[in-house]
Amino acid sequence: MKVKTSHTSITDQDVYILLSKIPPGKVSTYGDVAKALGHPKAARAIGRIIANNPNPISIPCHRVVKSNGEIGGFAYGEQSKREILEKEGIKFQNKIVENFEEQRLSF
DNA sequence: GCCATGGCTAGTA
DNA sequence: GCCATGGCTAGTA
Repeated sequence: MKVKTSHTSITDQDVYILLSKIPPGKVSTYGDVAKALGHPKAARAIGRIIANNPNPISIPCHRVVKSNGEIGGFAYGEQSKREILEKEGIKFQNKIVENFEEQRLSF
């Protein structure tokens, strides 16, 4: 018989639903998403899940950046990620999101 | 055993 | 720059 475990895995759906709540002009971080799902240490796992994103069209995976405001990865290259974010109103100073803490969404 | 991360320490300037 | 973390995948038996 199976005993209840409290260390539930994060599902792809959990992540995608959360991502869909980030509005244009805002960003979140891998770690913040992890925390919002109750797994404060799972930042890297979140990165992996996002990398598998089956539907980059409707899921705004480009709005997730690193915890220090650096761009983070993107299937079509960091440059492209940056351009999309700039179109949405995010600015950068060298490699960092300008005013990072202000643009950072809290769930 | 990899990795679209993150937090913390050592060691240089 | 090191290493813990968590979900995944390739590759062996």
